[in-house]
This record gives sequence, structure tokens and C-alpha cells, in this order.
Amino acid sequence: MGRPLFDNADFLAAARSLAAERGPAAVTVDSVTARLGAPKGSFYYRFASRDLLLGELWLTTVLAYQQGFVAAIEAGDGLAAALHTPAWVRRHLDDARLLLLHSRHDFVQGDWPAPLKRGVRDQAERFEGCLAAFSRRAFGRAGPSELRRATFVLAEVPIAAVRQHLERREPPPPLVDELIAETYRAITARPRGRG
Amino acid sequence: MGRPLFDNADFLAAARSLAAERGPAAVTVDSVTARLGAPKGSFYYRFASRDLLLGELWLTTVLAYQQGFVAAIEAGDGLAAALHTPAWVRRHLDDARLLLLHSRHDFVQGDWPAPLKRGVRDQAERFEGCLAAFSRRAFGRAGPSELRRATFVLAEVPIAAVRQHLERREPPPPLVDELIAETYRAITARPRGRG
DNA sequence: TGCGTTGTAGACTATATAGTCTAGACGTGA
DNA sequence: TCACGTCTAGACTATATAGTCTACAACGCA
Repeated sequence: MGRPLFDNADFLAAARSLAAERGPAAVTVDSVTARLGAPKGSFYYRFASRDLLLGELWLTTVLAYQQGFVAAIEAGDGLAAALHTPAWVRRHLDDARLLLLHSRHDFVQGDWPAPLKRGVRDQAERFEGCLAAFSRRAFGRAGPSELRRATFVLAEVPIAAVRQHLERREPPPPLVDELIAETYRAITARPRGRG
Repeated sequence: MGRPLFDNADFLAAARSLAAERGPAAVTVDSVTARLGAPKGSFYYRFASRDLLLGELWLTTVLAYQQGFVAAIEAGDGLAAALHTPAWVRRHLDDARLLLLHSRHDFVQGDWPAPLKRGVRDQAERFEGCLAAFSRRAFGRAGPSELRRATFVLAEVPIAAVRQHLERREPPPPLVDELIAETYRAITARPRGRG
């Protein structure tokens, strides 16, 4: 042997399926290489550490998820942004399990590997930019409480509505979209409060 | 040496604070006994396994949390049940972190220790009973989609609204209650749909 | 054909962890 | 005061894991 039998993508794919099946904690260097039939040396030849593998796994997944969300916001369609979560989940059940059933800290604890830090920061800033843009459009300004409202309606509620179906490995039913949409309308309706 | 220096409650308290600070994974037999200055033998004299400790920790916490929720449902006050989450979180920040920031499976993976199984099952049944009761009252029946709505408005949304504050170790601001209440009214309002 | 680069191969080390086991200290009741 | 039961004490075992290190195989190029 001597020529490449495994590349970065192989390791990432094995890690991805393990994480979807059994959670990020089950993604060990041994389990990944075993699934691939690869020796440990090949793994460490390509990834400096387990953290780098898991960080890359998380980051690529969150970017893929965020893409449609950002597009909806840029198109000025807040409801579509809120409904992006169930839609994406239906198309990418495994990736969704990986991303939405676990926290970022279940992938990499403590400091993130330097090569990924900027990527994570950019991702977060882009997301916050979306919240601010939406906030201005829907609520007229992007102060703290408007941003809090935006987070609630665009992120927290959609993710919460989808979670139990991810746990059961099933696509969220249409009712989930209804619940998200009804909440969206209530929270973005101009005259707020109980009266 | 000889007479009891530590009892079950001591170990549970040490585990509780560790879990709140650093998550259930950080609750190891060594970390718990170290925090207490107790020897390992004392721990295993009282708990058959780490799983038993963590299971008991989770179960007692979820029961404490559920108590106010059940009371609100039995009083026929659905909104109070939805707002119970932020209220309880404010009074028990540490326990709330422990309970709401992690899944049950982060405490005990695989099969639960036999002595706890029944407790967990009863707890789940009681919760489902509440959902059904609320469902009947708010939606007229307790079919699958009404139960799904009930879960959304009584559990998923309140917990989601509170999460980011738990992560920051801060009490949820009043705005969180507003968001939950507005959602509650929208979802339980009689004439549904977009019209 | 020989040599250097790239990557495979897997034994090896270090460390964290759950759980076991034996010794013995202390209090209590006979 | 003695024997026994309760509980502390901590060394010990087994296992999982991240990461290291040395050997060498295959390929391309001179």
C-alpha cells in the first residue's frame, strides 16, 4: 500500500453517519477508522486531532443549513426563513439530527481548533446579521428586544417544533409548519400585547 | 472513619452542582467524590453504579419541575402551565440548566437502572395525562394533532424560549413570558388557520 | 533502476474512567 | 470488653480513548 486509499471526505462521511446514528460522543477516532477499515495512522495523517474532524463536521453542516435561511432573509421573506427549518430537516434528516439534536459543545469542547475559529465566527455573524435585517423589517428596529423576538420566531420555535421528530428519526408532519406559521403571524403582527 | 460521614444526599448534591456547572458528562465518580472529599468506597457503598446516581439526579429534578406544571393543569389554567417553565427556571437556575440544557440520555444512556424505570415511566405518563387533559379543554378533543399542538404550546415553546438564558446562566427576562403568552393565545385561539 | 514523497499499517503510550476488593476504624448491643 | 455490623479508605483492575511513533509499501521521477 502507499497510494491514497482514504481521503478527508471519507473520514468526514464516516463521522457524519456515526454522529447521526449515535451522537457526536460516539464519533471516536477508533469508531471512524473502524467503519472505514482504515488504520489510525491514515486518520492522523489527514486530521491533526479528533476536534478538528468534529469541528469541520459541525461547521460544514451548519453552513449547509444556514444557506437556505440566509437566502430567505435576503429575499425579504421572514415566514420562509422560519419554515426553512422543517423543510431542510425533511431533505436532510441525518444532518438535521446531527445539528439540531446536539449543541455545538457536544462536538468540540473548550477552545476550537484555530483553523476553524474564523469560520465559526463568520457563521455566527452572518446569522446575527440575518436576525438584525429581519428585525428591522418586521419590527421597525433592531434593538435588544426586537432581536430577542426575531430569535424566538426564526430560530427557537422552528427548531423546538422539529426536535421530537428528529428524535424519532421521522420527517416532521405538515402540522409542524402550521404551528410555526401561526406563531410567526402572532409574533410579527403589528399590534402586540394583550390589549 | 467508621460512622457515616457522607450520605446519599451529599453525593446527590455534589453531582447536582457539577452537572449544573459543567454538564452531566462531567459528573464522574471521581469528580463527585473529590468534591466531597469522600473515598470511592463510600460512594459505591451507597450507589450501585454511576448510572443510578445520575438517574436519580435526573428523576428527582424532573419531578420537582413537573410538580408546578401538573398543578397548573389540574387547576385548569393552561397559560399558567405554559408560563410555569420560565417561572421555575427563575427560582431554580441550576436545576433548570441541568434539566433543560441536556437530554435525558445525557444522564443515563441505554437501559435505565431497574429501580428507576418505574419512576421514569410514571413521570412520562403523568405528563402525557396533563397534555391530554389540556388538549380536551383547549381543543375539544385529544386526538394526535391536538396532542401535538398541546406539546408545542405547553412544552416545546416554553423550553425553547428559555434555553439561551440558561446557557448564559441568567434568569429569563419578562419578554420571554410575553413571547410564550402571545404564542399560547395564537395557538389556542378558536378560529385557526390563516383565514 | 534507484530514490524520495506520500500515505498505509498498526503497535505503543498516556490518561481517564467505572467498578472491585481488602483492610480496618468506629459505634453499639450483649 | 468483645464481637459484629456499618461505613471509610484507597489501592487495584479493566477498558476506552486520544494521540505518537516507527516501519514500510506503492508510486512517480530522475
